[in-house]
Amino acid sequence: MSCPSLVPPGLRERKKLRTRRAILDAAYPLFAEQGFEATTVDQIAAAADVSTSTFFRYFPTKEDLVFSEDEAPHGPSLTEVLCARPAEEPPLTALRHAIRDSLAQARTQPGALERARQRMLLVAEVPSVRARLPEVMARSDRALAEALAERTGRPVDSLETRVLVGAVLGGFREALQYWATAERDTDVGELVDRALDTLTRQLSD
Amino acid sequence: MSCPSLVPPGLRERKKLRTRRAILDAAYPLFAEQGFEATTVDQIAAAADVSTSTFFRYFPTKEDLVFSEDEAPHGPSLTEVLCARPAEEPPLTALRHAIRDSLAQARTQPGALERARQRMLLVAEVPSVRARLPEVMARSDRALAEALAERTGRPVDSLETRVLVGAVLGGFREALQYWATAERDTDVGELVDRALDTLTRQLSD
DNA sequence: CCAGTTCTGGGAGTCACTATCATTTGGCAA
DNA sequence: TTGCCAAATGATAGTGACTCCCAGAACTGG
Repeated sequence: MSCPSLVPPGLRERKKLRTRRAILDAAYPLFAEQGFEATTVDQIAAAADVSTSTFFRYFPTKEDLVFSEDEAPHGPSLTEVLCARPAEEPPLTALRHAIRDSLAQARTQPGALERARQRMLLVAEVPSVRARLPEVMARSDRALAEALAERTGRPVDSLETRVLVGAVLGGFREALQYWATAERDTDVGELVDRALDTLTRQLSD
Repeated sequence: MSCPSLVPPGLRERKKLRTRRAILDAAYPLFAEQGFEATTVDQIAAAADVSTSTFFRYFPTKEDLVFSEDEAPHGPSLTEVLCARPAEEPPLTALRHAIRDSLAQARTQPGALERARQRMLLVAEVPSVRARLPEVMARSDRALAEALAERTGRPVDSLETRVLVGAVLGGFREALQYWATAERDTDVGELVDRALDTLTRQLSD
């Protein structure tokens, strides 16, 4: 493992970042004008002044444009926050606090939430993008599984842990899509709270 | 709405069923030999003695080969069984009994469970098939949402109902994939029971 | 047997994505 | 500065899923 953040980025790295950003900046206006599906990769590449080959070197699929993290990471990831919670805290409570913290962090970055909402809107509306969601979530999947397994004391790949993770992520995904299609000024935090309440209360018969 | 089951099927209908079956029967051996991804639609069509155009008239995507219902439906659908449960029964209990009933029904058809397991194995192993799962589940999604909404007394498209359905289906999906990759003689019924137990107990902090 | 609908095969075309290779460009040391 | 290596780029050709369209064949009801 190298530590890229400690090495001052050379011209090469800066250029790569610029290209990446150019592609993203070229893509979104096109999506807004003609829709995601009607926009071809060739169009995006042309608008970003790169070749089609280069596009695919930066984004493995067209759908991944939607899931690219903003290059300025919003501080610690959700997983890190989750690990930092006290170990005695029951899983869902820990998750609730971790989400609350991450959300507060995200609010400090102007426009970050609105961008996230736009992305979730694409997820909710474009089938091919929605189809890619499971693969993308597979990463946070693993992380969440490990954090939960530690708290419940069960092995990571046990049926129980996997069901738990699947259920939490499934419910969560619905909540986010609900948010994306709701009124513009709907509060995410409140939605997440209601979603977690539903999981804890409604499910226990 | 027409009632196809009451009209005696003409030659045309029978032929369509035969073509559909021919395509499926041609596809699965090829999948077994060379894998799903390495098998092209052209190969399947050729092996089934139909043109490529005809293939796509029967199956909208190659992935849908995996999700085609067996043409002899195993009696009433899960949704119907669920509706038949007493209305006072709490949602997850009703679901548990409904699944138990459907499962017992499926066991009467020899090989049905093993075929289902094979399909879930493809879901678990082939990314493009897994990607199609959300779209396919969207149908049972609606049905489950309505059945649950009725019991909880909440609107079908409320956040709470959607989160509930997302969580149940998410947990369920994990359980099925676990089953597909588990030892061959693992009992599905027991896995489902454990999954439902996990949902009811573990989630309520 | 005869119309009218429905199903089929074939061909042409689009688009996402892959593989390959020659050219260029940044990084670095002599 | 010069020269060399590694990495990034662009162009080209190809594959495979999927769509559109059209002409002909097959089933249907009368």
